[in-house]
Amino acid sequence: MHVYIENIADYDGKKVLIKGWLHNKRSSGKVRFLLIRDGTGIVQSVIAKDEADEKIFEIADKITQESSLIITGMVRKDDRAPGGYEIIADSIEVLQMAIDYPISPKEHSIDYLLPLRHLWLRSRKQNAIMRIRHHIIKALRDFFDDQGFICADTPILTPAACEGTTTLFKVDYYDQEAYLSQSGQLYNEAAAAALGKVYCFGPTFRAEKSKTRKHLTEFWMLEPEVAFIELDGIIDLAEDMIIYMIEKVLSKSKTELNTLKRDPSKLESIKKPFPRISYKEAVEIIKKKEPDFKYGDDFGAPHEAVIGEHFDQPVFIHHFPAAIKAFYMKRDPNDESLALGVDMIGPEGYGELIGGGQREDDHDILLKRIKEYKLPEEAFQWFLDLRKFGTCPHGGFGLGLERTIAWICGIKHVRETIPFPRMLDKIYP
RNA sequence: UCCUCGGUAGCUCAACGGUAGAGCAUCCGGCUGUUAACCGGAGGGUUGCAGGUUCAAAUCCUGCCCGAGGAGCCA
Repeated sequence: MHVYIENIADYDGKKVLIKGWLHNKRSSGKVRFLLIRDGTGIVQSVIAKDEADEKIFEIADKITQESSLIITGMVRKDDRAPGGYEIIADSIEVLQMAIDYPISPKEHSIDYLLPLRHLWLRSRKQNAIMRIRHHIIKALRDFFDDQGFICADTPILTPAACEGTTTLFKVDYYDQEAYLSQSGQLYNEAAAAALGKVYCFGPTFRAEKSKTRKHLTEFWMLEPEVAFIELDGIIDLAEDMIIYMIEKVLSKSKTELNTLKRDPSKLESIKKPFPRISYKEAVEIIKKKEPDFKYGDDFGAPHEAVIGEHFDQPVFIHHFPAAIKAFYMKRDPNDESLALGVDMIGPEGYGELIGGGQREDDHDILLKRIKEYKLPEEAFQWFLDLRKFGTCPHGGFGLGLERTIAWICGIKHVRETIPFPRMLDKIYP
């Protein structure tokens, strides 16, 4: 009976069939230990010369790392086995013998591993990260679905810049210029006015010349958008979402966090309510460590780190100077120079994980902003329509998936949080 | 685009002006409970590229190429 390794404990004393690959091999005299992985886990198989068929012992002796195989045998509980269970093999079929697998069970440089990403994914650590990625995605979707949000995905091919500021990837759309989406937000606003509460969750593209551990040129963003909501409600939503997601990861991914040597107490200590400070308060905290920082400057990575360390919790920063925020942000009715935007800075130096806020809902003011920011008015006609036909206070945010995964997993670089990272000048494999 | 660091065996690194070395991987041999197993042996090199200094360059100098980390921008 074909059994997945993650369920092996249910078959103690029974005969099973495992399909997988050879992860590693050890031997001692007349005993061979095969470590077999099938994607769900790793189990040790034991072949002793006296007990096993001569042919099987020969195969166990010759089989190489990452060869594909089918093995049958009795499951036995044994404390000496990694994972607590092992298989006494009585047959081994090698589907294909792998020759010179390039990733040995030793340390390798990132230089070497990145071009081998298609094979690197097989490693224990990468496997754990991908499993956690899956559970994070599922938790985020469940959170919104359970509250009646509708997933209304937005286009990836778009006619113009959403924000007009960041660099876009240009593509040839028949004979027109088109761009890969850098945010679904504008379309989300239309969808929210149709469906009330929506989100989109898909890849997004930024052709920035960014070369840091926090940047990918193709990354996944979850963007909820809600009609009839104001800034405080948006922050509440983001806060509840993060708490829900962390609880799910802690309950579903203990093994994987352990594989990654991620201390779960770092996540268990994340508790509601997260600090909520204004940009002005944030500036005062930053100035204590970086006296050169001036009110009106946008935060750089070191400034985000100062805020993150100061609180040791995710922090919401709101009421930014409007000058450093996007054209569609609603201004504070009490102070025209401030925008009702909010960013969430992650702890442990993971930087900005969430950016969002309340949108401008007045037609004439939005039109004025489009002109001020020198954006092509025609392209935004449909966006202005949303303010002409039943406008309402609304808003939402975008969550950077890979940065969130990096934080949860406690790994430094976002390139390991997506199966096939796309980075500056890097598009292979 | 800028700043910093790096490029030596298949991989990870050492040698820092005087015969280019180790661990792992591979191959051969040994060991009946291994835990990145261990022990013995073997093969494996245009020291990123091009110039220069020197009796002698992996090592010093110049230029170039490639990579990593960071900055700006952002999620």
